[in-house]
Formats: sequence, structure tokens, C-alpha cells
Amino acid sequence: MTDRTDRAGRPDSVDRTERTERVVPETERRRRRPTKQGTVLSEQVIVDTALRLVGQHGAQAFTVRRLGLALGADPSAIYRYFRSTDDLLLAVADELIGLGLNGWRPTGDWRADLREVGLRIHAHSLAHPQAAVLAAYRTTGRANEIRAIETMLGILRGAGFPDPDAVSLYHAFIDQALGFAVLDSAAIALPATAQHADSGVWDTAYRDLSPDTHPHITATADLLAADMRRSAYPLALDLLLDALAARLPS
Amino acid sequence: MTDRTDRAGRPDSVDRTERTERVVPETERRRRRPTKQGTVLSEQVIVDTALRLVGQHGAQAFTVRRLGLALGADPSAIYRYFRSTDDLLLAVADELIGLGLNGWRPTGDWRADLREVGLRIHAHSLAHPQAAVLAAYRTTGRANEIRAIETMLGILRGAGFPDPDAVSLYHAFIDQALGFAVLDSAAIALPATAQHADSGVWDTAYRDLSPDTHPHITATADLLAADMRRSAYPLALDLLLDALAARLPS
DNA sequence: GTCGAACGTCAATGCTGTTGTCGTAAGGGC
DNA sequence: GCCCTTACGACAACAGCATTGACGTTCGAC
Repeated sequence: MTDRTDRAGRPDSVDRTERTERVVPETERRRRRPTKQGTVLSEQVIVDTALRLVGQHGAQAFTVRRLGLALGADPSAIYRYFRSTDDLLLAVADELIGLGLNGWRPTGDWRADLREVGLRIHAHSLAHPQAAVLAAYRTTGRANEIRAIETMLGILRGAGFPDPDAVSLYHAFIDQALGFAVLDSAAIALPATAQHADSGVWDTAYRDLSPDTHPHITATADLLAADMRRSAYPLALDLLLDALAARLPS
Repeated sequence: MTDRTDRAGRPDSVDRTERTERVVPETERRRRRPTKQGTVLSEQVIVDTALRLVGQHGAQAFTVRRLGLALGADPSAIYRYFRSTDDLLLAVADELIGLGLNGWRPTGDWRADLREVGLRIHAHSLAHPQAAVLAAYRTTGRANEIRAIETMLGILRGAGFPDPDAVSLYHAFIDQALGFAVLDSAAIALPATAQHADSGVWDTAYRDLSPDTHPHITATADLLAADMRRSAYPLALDLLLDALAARLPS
């Protein structure tokens, strides 16, 4: 794991003369010079390429050099658009949120809506597990994230939860969704060898125990091996919604 | 992010003569030669040092080179004890589980016991956030993990849940605990700059929205900023336990 | 006391993110 | 339609990463 800290610590003081900063905000860009191989770069192109790259070749493909290669540009050109790989990652994270939200409209049934949103977040993370694992625990503060929060808060307040409850329950709901998304994505995103090793454990280590020392595991070994292959999120989500319904002021 | 895949792909076929494998199981070790600087290595010493190192200097300190430095040994010596950094990570993960379990005994009240176990897992992850983030989604199959599963399954079966339910609910329970542990640990384990940027978002980006376009966020901005500073796990845990109690066959 | 081999050390390989420097060409001003 | 500024893509270099093959010391069994 590499250090994503801003080591250099660019000074806060601003020169009288406008410094030529390496990164220019997307809206202020004027010149677009194609790379040697003809690509015209932009934030959007870079983010899309990163998402595709990670989807095809795993999280380990999320490197500036491979991204440059995929873009047909020198790796360092990316630093004209993002301050660091971390900055780029946040942009990718927000793109993911947007993908999950597109095309969905609330029905007005709070429980069905929350359930749908939860499953969508989860499903979309699993569709881009490598990126989800990197991005799920960041707060981007970008457009799509804001839209998502507004939507979910609206559902809870519309259902009749008082504001303090709506906020706390939103927090529990979204973190549960993201937590499961990370866990399940991570399992998919593991390098092949590690993934195989981890899943094999349920068929080997947990089957060779003695009923004397481990009565509960041996009694349920088959059930365990089967259940652990699936995600527990749908069940956990329904349990959460059960509890929410029970707490809804009538 | 570096590639943890076993690239070389050591062949499965075994020579007639016992190959001199790089890694010798801890139980079969006979010779213990001190390093130049006098340390005597062992799995336990390496795991402990790794945990301490990561706790003091962050997840970015989890590198073979820094570990070697902290141990007073050549980095490559670690490969005499673990096949790869991933193998070492699993050992660290299991050590973490063990630390969380030590000294705890079930009381017989299933709800109180589950609650205590959940909070313990969560708290212990936060105490070693850097390691938790790396380890929480792995299945180690090692001693402490097995002990933990046996315990939790026992609580659920003892409470009266039929075996299929006990297994599914165990799965939902443990994954929710680990999911929140990852999320909350990750927030703590972020590099200082990223952490500051992420948390600051709640006080800046989400306060400057218009009530016209974002009525729900602006109406609850203060509540949001306050709530997001805390972990949502205690609430989510209680919600889960509520739902469990409601499903318990009477 | 001898000797095989376990295990710590060294050196090298091919990755990684990041940055200082340079030159080219884009596009506004006239 | 030309000119000049400067944005931005390319290049090269650096430090740090995991991993491995070879080497030699010294442990410990006999």
C-alpha cells in the first residue's frame, strides 16, 4: 500500500502573481491538445477509463501508469487533471454513486423505496467491486453524493420520522449498505489466490472439527458452507427495515 | 496498491525428495538464530511487531521493509515465516480476533451477549483501525476465528433459533459488525489529509446548499454534521437485535 | 567433533506514485 | 492571418515497494 498523504505539503500562502498550478478546474479549461496517440483528455474520459480498467483487470490495475497506458497518454498527464490518485479516486467514487442512482424514481412507499435504494447501492458496488472497495468509505462531497443523500433523507422524513430520528436512521441505513457493499465487494475483488483460499476454508478447516470441542459448528457445517457463499445483505436489510417500521411513530 | 497475487505460481507437484520450502511451520521449527541485531524471530514476535507498527504509524507502515527495520532483521527474513505479506496479514487478523475475545464470557442472556460481542468486535477494530481495515473481510480459518464463530453460533442456537435461522442470522450479524468495523476504522485510518478533507465536507459543502433544491439536507444540516461524527453502529446493532427478538420463535 | 541444512543476509528485478523540466502547439489579441 | 503566451503532454529521474535466488554462517542432531 502506498502513501496517499500529501507529503510535499504545498504551502498555503498564495503568491501575488497567479501561480501556474498543475491542476486547472475542468470548467476553466480552454486548450485541449491531443496526446501523441490522439486521445483528447478530460476528467470524464479519465474517470471512465479508470472505471473500465479496474473492472477489467482488478483493483491492482488502478495505477497511474496503467491508466496512462490505457488512455494513450503519459502517466504524468493525469496530474494535469487530478492532484493525486486519491483525488482521482474520489471522482471515481462519485461516478459510481451516480450510476447507481440513474433512472430510479421513488414510488412513495417508504419501505419499498428504501429497500430498492439499498439493493441498488449494493448491486452497483458488486458490479464494480474493485472500485467500490476503494471508494465506499470516502465522503466525496460531489454532486452525485449530495443527490443521493437528499433522496434518502426525503424518504425518511416523508415517512413521518422526526428529523433527529430521520438523520440517525439515515446514517445507520447508509452505513449498513456501504459496509456490506465493502465486505461483499472485497470478497469478489480479492486476488484469485486469496479468494480461493478464503472460500475454501469453509469446506476444509470448518469440516474437520470435533463435535466435542465445536458442537455448534459441526452441527451446522453444511448450512454454514452454503450460507457463506451468499451475501447476507438482503436479510440484514430486511431486518433493519423491520426494526424501522416498528419505530415509526403512528 | 500492490499486487498480492502469487505471481510465480509455485508448482503443486511435490518432489520425491522433501523440498527445502522457504516457510517452515512454527511447530516444526528447531533452530532459532538471532539476527545481526540480536532479535530472535518467531511468528508471534513478527505479528506483534506488525500490530504495534501499524498502530503507531498507520496502515502505510505495513510494509515488509519497515517491519524488517522494526524487528531488527532483514526484510526478506520475514519470508521464512510467512509465504507473503497476505499470509502475514491473515495472521494479524486472527490475532485481532483473539484480542477481542479474550476475557469475555457469555452470561446466558442471548440478547445481552450478542450485543456485547458486537460492541467488542467494533471497539477492538477501532483500537487497531489500520489493521482492521486490511483484515476484516478475510476468512482466516485460524484458531481465534473458529473460536469466535463457535461462540456466536452457540448463543443463537441456545436462544432457540432453528439451525437454518441461526446460521443465516449469524451471517447477517457478523457481517454487519465487520462492515461497520471496516467503515469506521477506515475513516480513522485515512491519511491525515484525506481524513480532514472528508470530515470537513459536512461543514462546508453540505451547508452551502439552497433550501429550494435540497430541502431535506438544509433542514437537517446541523443534525447531519453532528450525527456523522459518531459511529452509527450502536444504533444499527440495536435495530438488528430488535428484529431478531421479533423473529424468535416463542 | 562433525556435518547437513535452517535461516538470516545480500543483491537484483520490476513494479509503484510523484515531480521538475522541456518543448510544442493551441488559441486569443490584433 | 500572424504572434506570443502559456497550457499541457512527454520525458526522465527518484525513492520506496514486494519478492526471490544465491550465499554463508551457525545451530543442533548424532
